[in-house]
Amino acid sequence: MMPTKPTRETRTKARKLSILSAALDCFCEKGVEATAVADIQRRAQCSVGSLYHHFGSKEGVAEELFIVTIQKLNSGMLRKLKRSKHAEESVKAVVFFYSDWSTRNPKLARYLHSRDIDFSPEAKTRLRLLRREYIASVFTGFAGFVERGDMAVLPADAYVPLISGPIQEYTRLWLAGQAGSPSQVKGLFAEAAWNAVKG
Amino acid sequence: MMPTKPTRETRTKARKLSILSAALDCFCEKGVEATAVADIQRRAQCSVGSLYHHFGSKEGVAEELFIVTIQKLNSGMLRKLKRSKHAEESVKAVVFFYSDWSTRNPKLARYLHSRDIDFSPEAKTRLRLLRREYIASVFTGFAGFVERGDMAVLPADAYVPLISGPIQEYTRLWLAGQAGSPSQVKGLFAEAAWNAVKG
Amino acid sequence: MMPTKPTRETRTKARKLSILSAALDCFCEKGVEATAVADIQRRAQCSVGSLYHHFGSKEGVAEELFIVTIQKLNSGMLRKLKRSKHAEESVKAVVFFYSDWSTRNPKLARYLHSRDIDFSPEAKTRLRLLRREYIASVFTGFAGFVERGDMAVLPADAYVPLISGPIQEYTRLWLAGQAGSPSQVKGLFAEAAWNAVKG
Amino acid sequence: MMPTKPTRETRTKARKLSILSAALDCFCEKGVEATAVADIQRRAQCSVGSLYHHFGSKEGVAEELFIVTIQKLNSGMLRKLKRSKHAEESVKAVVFFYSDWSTRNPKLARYLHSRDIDFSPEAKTRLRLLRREYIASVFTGFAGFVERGDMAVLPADAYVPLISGPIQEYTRLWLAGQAGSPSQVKGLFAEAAWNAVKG
DNA sequence: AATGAATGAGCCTTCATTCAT
DNA sequence: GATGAATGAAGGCTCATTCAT
Repeated sequence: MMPTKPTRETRTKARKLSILSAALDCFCEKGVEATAVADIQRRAQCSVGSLYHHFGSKEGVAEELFIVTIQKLNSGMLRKLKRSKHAEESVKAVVFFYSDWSTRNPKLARYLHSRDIDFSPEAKTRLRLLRREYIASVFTGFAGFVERGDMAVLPADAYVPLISGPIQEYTRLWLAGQAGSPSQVKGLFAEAAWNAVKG
Repeated sequence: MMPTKPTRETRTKARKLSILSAALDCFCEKGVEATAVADIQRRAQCSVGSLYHHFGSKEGVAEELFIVTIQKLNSGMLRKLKRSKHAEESVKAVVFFYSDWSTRNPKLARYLHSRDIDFSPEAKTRLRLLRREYIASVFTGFAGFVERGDMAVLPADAYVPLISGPIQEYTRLWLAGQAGSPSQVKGLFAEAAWNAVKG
Repeated sequence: MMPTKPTRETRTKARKLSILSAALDCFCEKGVEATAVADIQRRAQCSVGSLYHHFGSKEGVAEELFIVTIQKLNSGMLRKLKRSKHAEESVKAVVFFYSDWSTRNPKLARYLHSRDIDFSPEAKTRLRLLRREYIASVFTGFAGFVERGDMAVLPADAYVPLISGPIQEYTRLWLAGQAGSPSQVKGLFAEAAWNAVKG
Repeated sequence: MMPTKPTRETRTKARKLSILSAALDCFCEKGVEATAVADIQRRAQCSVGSLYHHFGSKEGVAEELFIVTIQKLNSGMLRKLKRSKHAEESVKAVVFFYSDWSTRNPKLARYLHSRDIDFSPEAKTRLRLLRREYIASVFTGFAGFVERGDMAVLPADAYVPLISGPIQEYTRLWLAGQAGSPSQVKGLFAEAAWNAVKG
């Protein structure tokens, strides 16, 4: 294949991506609130106007970045779960995948742990939908395990904290420099997760 | 006892408390970063100057509030642990106390979950000390259990996430309006915590 | 006549008219200064580039709209005056026509009352010329009346305010929603105008 | 009287007045919309913060200036009307006072003729109230004249345009440099006003 | 003729903090 | 101890206009 002149659409896409990437760096370094539009813009080597043309506002950038990231994490998780046949395999897969994805994408992981993003109502709705879809997809599989007695019958809201809570909390400590790599405890934590929800 | 004229010291104390209380409300409603000094000051019905006279800065207010709160939570937890004789009782007490304290003090719980406070180096040191003292106090007891074989030998960093991770994550969801009261699952989560670390 | 494919010229004309119409709506709703090019462009369903291709600038749109409107108002007024034989008939015709035109074209009337258009030197010259031509045309007729003693001898600048002042002021109030329709008082005001300048 | 040290209140008042005065100059020179906060602030030799401390926003300055000015104009007019005994004297007093006030305060007059101020709902309400009070006060006197048959019975909305319309329109032309001083025609216009509304 | 991405000067406003009274 | 006027750096955002496609 010979290199072809990029189309306008391609360039536009690239520009948006470069802004998102610059924003991620800034957000990780100083936090979303503390990041100025000028910081992102300088890093992405684009003009303020360009940033506003594509994202409408600073929060617009933060929101798109968040949503795109969540989508990637979720779809990766679901792909992995689809390949898991049994309850134990599935539950442990959640812990393993979360640990692996976080260590492979530390910046994105850090960003997902942010608590200071002021999402617009639209973004909130969007996120709630994504979460709902995701939970539904996961539970489709788990429901079968529960019925068959492979997993315990628990309040619906309890599964996620029981399975993911420890590894998430540990990851948070790791990102804050207060604990070792999640990969060192993922086996242990996967075992604990399975013990917490098995039938 | 007849009502006596409040001393100057008493009035000063009351004023400080009213500022801390106003600050807590603001921080919960809009976040620490997004809260302006003027917001607190208006709510506490005091002047800007008065606020600065007592706390030195906005972060000063946030820090004192955080530290006082952590101290209350920790000392309550330690009091409870002191009354627990066995490993299982102790581990479960952690989960129970965290759940109970959070449901009794939702605003303070929400504040402790904030991730956007820009602590001064002094405050950071202060907090690190508090945390160290607290961990030390807790581990003093746990170390005995581990030695006796009542609790498993695990990486030091793993105990807290395994024991508190699920209930913390669940509390976070509850504070965000996305799950029922922690009191409904605390028994279940205490059991899981014990399973995760028992010998 | 069967519908024919519109010529390029026709399409261009239509596009320009649709932009002018969209601009008029915007200017009336938010004022000229407060209207952004993007507002007009969105309303006219054309691209920014297209707007600039046809009008050169935002002020270009405002100016063309203003000039076209003034021309229509003036030529209508002159047509009516040409049909008036006597002084009284003429003076009253001014009041009647202004009232009728304004009630028939409220948006255009409102636009002519704007005071915040930053005309280019060229446009100013253009407008001064138009006004001069118009005044000259009107005065050609009035001068005869004055000479014959049908109208009073007054400072040149006094005629227009005396004749049109009240109906203009009333129209302004009506456009601001603070008075009834001009048609209800035009007879009265025409009479007053005539009394103010008759010989 | 010996010069005393100005109180804080006095200084605050003076600062507010100096800002209003600077704003008036700017608004007259470039229009309200085109005036930047920095323009006012530089001219008043105060900081941005100070301006916002006292007026809340740029529109806040424009509104207070407008309201204060209207109040002065109205109260002056009412004082003058109170001293007029007869209908003719009163009607002519309106024209004379408007002409005199405008020539004595050309900047304020120009400002009142602005059409591009974006008043807040509160300011609009305030202005409507002022206008209502003023109209009521004026009409209290006029109603007696109408009853006695000294003035004609006309639609309520018609009196002001008939009496003030010409002198206002003329003043506008004068302020725009397109006519001589109002004082040259005020006698003539007062006469016309009286003819337009006399019994 | 049409499109819309890109530009960057400039605007309004916020806010933590100081300090004279 | 209390008050609130004053400060000015910094931030988010708008917008007219250009130009390559």
